Amino acid sequence: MPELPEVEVVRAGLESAVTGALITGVEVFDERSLKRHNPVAGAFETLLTGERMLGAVRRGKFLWFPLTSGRALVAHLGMSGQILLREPGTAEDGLLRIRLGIEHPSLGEYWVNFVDQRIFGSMAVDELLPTDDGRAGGYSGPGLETGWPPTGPSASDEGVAGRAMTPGFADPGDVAAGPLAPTNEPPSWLAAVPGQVAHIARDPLDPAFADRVFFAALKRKNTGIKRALLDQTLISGIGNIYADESLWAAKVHYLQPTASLSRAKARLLLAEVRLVLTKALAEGGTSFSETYVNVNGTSGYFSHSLNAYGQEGKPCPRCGTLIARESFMNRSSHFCPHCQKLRLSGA
DNA sequence: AAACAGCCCTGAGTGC
DNA sequence: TGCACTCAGGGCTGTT
Repeated sequence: MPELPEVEVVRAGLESAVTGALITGVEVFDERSLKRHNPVAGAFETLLTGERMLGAVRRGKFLWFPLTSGRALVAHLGMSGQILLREPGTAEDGLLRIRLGIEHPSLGEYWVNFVDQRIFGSMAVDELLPTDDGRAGGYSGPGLETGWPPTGPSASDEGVAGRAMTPGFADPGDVAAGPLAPTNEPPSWLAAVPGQVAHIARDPLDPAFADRVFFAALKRKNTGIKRALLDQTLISGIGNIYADESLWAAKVHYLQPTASLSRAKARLLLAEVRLVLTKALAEGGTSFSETYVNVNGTSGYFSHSLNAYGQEGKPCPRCGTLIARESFMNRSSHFCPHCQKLRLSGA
């Protein structure tokens, strides 16, 4: 299923094509894909048609596309969602739930197809609310956030005019007059987040992620560490796969009580989370082309080098002990019984 | 208040 | 061959 790295691949693949693009038509083929859309403010189709998209933003596994209206098109891929950029007229299979017709000033007309087999994903139009800390609501591309990626160069002094451009695409600031006109001020939608995403914590690759707040939450909580890693209100972007991989890397048992983790162990775990996500991001980042986004979470993550997830019965790459699998939270936990021992007195 | 079980959803895979 | 069953799990809702 798409977790942070896979969703970021989708975001990056869509960024250039949707930024500055006009939404010319909306077709909803399955109303169940609108389960997170509140119709009180207006119908999904009405709130989108005629709007221009100003960027592509991601926090954790949530995506959104700020609109000229001050609202945003919000997308969550759930288990099986895909957002595909297609030439108009392209045949899609029966799993197509929503289609947007868009017109980009320099790239021309496209279809944005929301395909979702299990309908755990959704699209919605939602209000954009200012962030509590005044910082960017999520990641929206190089140059629009300080210190992203964490090891990369800072572009904060260059402002929006100095943002890096994706090769092959025009500067969106040139094609969309008004809101995207070159300026030294960040766009108004930058320090904002959709209402339905506001309760989601920042992800660990977000430079505004507060390590100390996360560690404090671990000390305060009365639960297991994997449950905490999957709790999107504590830390976002982590799903079952990368939770198992991070815990394996940090040699922590998935049921280890969060409060029992030493600060050093918690720091190590968070570092491993970032490493696992960054590695996966680097691998997934090459799987899309400039004009054609074809994201397949399943084939994507299976190509990653997994040490624990899905490795039941195979030898642990570190010690050779056979990887175990246990049922947990309606899903599976994969771990090395030797490397990841449950420690009831300190960790 | 916090923790957690249950629910949604469907194609692929398995066993009989 | 066909049918019933199991599995995959993110995020929301309801219960304790």
